[in-house]
This record gives sequence, structure tokens and C-alpha cells, in this order.
Amino acid sequence: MPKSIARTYSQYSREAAALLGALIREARNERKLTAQELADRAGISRGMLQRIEKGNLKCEIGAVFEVATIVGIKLFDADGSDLVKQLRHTKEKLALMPKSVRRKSKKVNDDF
Amino acid sequence: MPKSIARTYSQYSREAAALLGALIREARNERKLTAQELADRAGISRGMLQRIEKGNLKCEIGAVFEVATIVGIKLFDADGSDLVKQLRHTKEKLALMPKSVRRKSKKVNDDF
DNA sequence: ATTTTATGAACCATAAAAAGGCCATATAAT
DNA sequence: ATTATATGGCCTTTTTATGGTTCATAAAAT
Repeated sequence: MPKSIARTYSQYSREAAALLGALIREARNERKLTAQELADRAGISRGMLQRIEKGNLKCEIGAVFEVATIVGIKLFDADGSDLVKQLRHTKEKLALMPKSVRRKSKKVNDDF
Repeated sequence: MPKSIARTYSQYSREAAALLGALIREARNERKLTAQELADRAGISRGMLQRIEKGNLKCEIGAVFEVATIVGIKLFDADGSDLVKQLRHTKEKLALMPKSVRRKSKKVNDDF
């Protein structure tokens, strides 16, 4: 049972969401879409789009990605994107990775 | 009242979430963190982290961002990132943007 | 081999998010 | 100026995602 969680977010996460929201809003305006129109296309409510554009961290990621995609924002664009670069790396290694991880000892490996 | 929505997601959104999840998992393994440990640090449950790593689109974006941040994934990294590039553009323009958008006529401006 | 620990998947109760409506304000068009 | 449309909050109801639990399997340590 979700027991009254008071979630906290790092500043980085907050900024990331706020910036993404601002980017979405700008893209929407450039395309001359009203909030209602974009919300309809994304299959969400207008209030939801408002929260996304404000950078609300509680929005579901699927809704954010959908909206971003519709207005033409590429989270993982072609080949220049740093994330895509990292991911290429990932997918190559993924097949040979063990499914679980165990540290050598119980010593906390807190190296970062 | 939410009227029993069966939300659909674009393939792009699904892939984006799946890739991000895979990236998180790899980063977690590289840092030798167990799912429980990472979940604890992010302030989420282990089940939630599982869903994130699987690319579940219904997870809240704040949780995904937190986890990604903790394992060192930069969504909007320094200055090379394409998103940051776009955002710089955005923030400059933001101040002078109108708050609402109106099209010239009622003709649907569907140019994309 | 045995033991210990990590993961994956399902279930359930409930806190929380989302939709939809409404209204006030703001902006754009006339 | 007036009119029309867009946005931003707030509120209530309904839906859903989340945390917690359990269990089975998988992998690592011993």
C-alpha cells in the first residue's frame, strides 16, 4: 500500500523536467497548436498538458514522451544524441550481461 | 472523471522508454548496485524500479529522472546535448513569447 | 554440493493522479 | 471599444499507479 509518500526530487530532475516542459510549450506555440488540440492528439487532458509544460514531475513518462514526440522533440534523436551513443554501447553489451549483480563482500561499494 | 482511457503510445515513445530503462539497468550494474539499493536511494520501491528498467510508460517521470540521475545518466548533459542546445534557444525566446496562441483563421493549420 | 542473495512476477489496498467541468483572466481578433 | 478564443486554477469524481507483500527462480558465494 502506498503509505503516504512524500517524495523529494533532486534539483537536476526538477530542472530537467522544467526545461523539457518549456521546450514542449515552445514547440507547441511554433506549430500553432492550442493546448486543447495537442492534448487531444496525445490522448490526454488539457490539465495534464498544463502540468507537463510546467515540468510537474508526477506526470507519467508516457504522456510526456507522447507530447514531446508529437511536437517534434527528439529525446533520442538520430545518431548525434549522447543518449543514443550511450545506448549503442548498452545494447551491444546487454546480451552478455548477467541478470543479477553481487558484490564481493558486504562492504558498501559507494564509489560515486 | 477519467472515463476508462485505454491509452496508446507511439512506437517512438515505447522505444525511448525501453532504451532509457536498459541504460539505467546497465548503469546500475556497472555501479554494482542492487535493485533494492538503487530503489532506496531514489526513494522508490523495488517494484517501481523494475518497471522503470523495463521501460514501463506509466511510471512517473520524476522517479525515472531520479533514478537516471543517481546512476549517472545525464538526460540534459552539459553543452553537447541536443536537448540543451534546443533549450538554450528556448530560454532566450521564452521571455518575449505571448502566453497564448491564435491562428489567423479557423482553417486547420495542419502543416506537419 | 548448500546457502545466501538478487531478481522477476504477481497480487492487493490505497494514496495519488487524471479527466472533466467550471470560472476568471488574459490575449487576440474584429 | 466588443467579441471570441486560450489559458490558468480550482474542484469533484473516477481511475490508476504505487508500495508492500509474497513466492519462485536465478545467480553468486561458501
